[in-house]
Amino acid sequence: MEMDGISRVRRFNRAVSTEIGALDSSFLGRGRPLGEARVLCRIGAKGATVAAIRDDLALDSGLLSRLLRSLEGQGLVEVAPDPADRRRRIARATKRGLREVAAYDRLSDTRAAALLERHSGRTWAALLEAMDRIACAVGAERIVIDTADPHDPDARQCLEGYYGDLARLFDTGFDPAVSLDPEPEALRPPVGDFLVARCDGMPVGCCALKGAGSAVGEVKRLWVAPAARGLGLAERLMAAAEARALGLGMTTLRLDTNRALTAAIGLYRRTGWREVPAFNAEPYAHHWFEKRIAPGG
Amino acid sequence: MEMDGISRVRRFNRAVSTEIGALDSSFLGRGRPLGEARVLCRIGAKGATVAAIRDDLALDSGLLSRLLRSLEGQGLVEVAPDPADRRRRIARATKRGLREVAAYDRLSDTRAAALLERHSGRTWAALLEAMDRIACAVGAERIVIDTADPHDPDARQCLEGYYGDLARLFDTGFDPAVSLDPEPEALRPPVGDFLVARCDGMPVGCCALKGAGSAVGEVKRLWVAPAARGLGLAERLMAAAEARALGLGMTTLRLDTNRALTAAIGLYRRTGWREVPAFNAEPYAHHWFEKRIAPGG
DNA sequence: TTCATTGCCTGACTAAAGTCAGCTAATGGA
DNA sequence: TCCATTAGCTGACTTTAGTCAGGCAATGAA
Repeated sequence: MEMDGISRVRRFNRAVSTEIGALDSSFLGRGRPLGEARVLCRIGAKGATVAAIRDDLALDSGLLSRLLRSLEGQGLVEVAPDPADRRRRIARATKRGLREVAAYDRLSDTRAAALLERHSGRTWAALLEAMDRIACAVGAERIVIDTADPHDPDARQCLEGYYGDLARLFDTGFDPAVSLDPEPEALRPPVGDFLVARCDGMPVGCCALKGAGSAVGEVKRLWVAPAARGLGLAERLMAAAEARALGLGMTTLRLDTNRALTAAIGLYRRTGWREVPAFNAEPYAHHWFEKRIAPGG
Repeated sequence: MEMDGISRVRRFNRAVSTEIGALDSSFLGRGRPLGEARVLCRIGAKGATVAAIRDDLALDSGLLSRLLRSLEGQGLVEVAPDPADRRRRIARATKRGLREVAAYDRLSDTRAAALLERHSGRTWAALLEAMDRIACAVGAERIVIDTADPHDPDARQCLEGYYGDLARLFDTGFDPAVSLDPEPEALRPPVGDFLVARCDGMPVGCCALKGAGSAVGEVKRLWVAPAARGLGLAERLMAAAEARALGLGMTTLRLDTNRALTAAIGLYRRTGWREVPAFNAEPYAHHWFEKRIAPGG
């Protein structure tokens, strides 16, 4: 059997649907029908409006209503009108409800751990990487870019990935101590910013904007996680950084880069950046770029 | 959110279950309840005993019975006693049934293609690779090793992977024309054999046994697909090759290998192979090994 | 103030899925 | 030959899921 893309997808489907079924079966096993369990977990600790639950779980209005009544009857959920619009109603888990949600959570964790345990040492990392890649590909349209503090754990995780990549790619290796490392203050509002891209909560890329309170800013630390490459995320991060730079009052952006980062260099050239003479003494840089971003510039 | 293994698995689960749901929804959309469609597809072109269907789909005996009656009523399936044991009954698809199965198949193909289409060029290969890895990890216990002809398409696919790996790994590159390439006849019974490992139908590894009709055989072309590495498949292939060698009347096995293949060399040393002086003039070889396999040897 | 709209609920269904006890026929060993 | 076992079937259920037509109260624009 020659395996083309389609049969490989279908084989994947077949293989995973059993696994997924097992993971989802954590929604059973507490003596509650699937529908109720799903609604309860969707409400979770934060609560949710009835409409939000209906949309997320694709439930009929009447059916959801009944499921909520049943959960109320079990003392797991309380539904109250939204003070902002008293037609709308907000469902919240009670103390007991929260305990149930936590129990479901533990069940899911156990199943996930069991899946991992079946795969000893060596395979783990590769397996998780493959899972990340698929989750990113499937959830590509859900990737969101947000401002974050450069010391935020997600930002740190991205930076670790970034430094790791540089150390691997640069023919000289990479030592952050040797590089021109910007002060964290330069990467925070009001002078600069730090953007993190997340896919379903997992950090998958970053881009820093270094400012000095002037009209010239600098783009630093553009990075995309291996699992999220090929989805056009670098472009999106750069576009977000430019938009943010405008918001911070910058009119010109600069950046420096190493010759090993060919994909990034290609991106810069493609998106309106102009190569310029060195504007700093960054020891790892071989190319310097500039882009005027002010509207009508 | 720091992502540990468990949350990554759960995130993967969440991401894929939607996708899988969409792929599985091909079981709907032909105006037949899910249960019937699943049973019909399980019967497929080959037919199946009632017990096998029951086990595979985890259906209650009574429920399955009713589903079969309904499918019979629609003229899609015929159930007849198994001549070998007339208590047991075998369900087979009728002509119309086969057409229906084919239609479901096309639906699945379409969904799979749609999934791939959403991911343009660059991502495809990486995505499929990730899918293969997960399917292999999940289906590891279903990997089977069979005899195949060295010209069989699956065998060829493995050999392409093998040559590709060698070309990448050897510091000299690799040209099959320069290497001592055994005649296909030497890799076929009654003197030799060619083993292919498959996971749910996908070729994931191979191992050749070159014979000359004497008591000394040679192990060649041990290869495991990247997606199936870390699952202990190389060990299994070597063990299968040894067993097959005994069956072909060999008492001693030899092999040569390149110094770049450190994992393979480690495996040989671990499993009772003894390094010996060069026994051939293979230009790509740096190490030669030998193992006595005759029982009590 | 009127009135269409929105958001959710209830009642009255149907369909699908799942459960369980008891039945019959075939099998194979004592 | 007897009889325990196996394989599957049937009838008589219950539960879960899903649908749809109203209904009522809150809302907000005319």
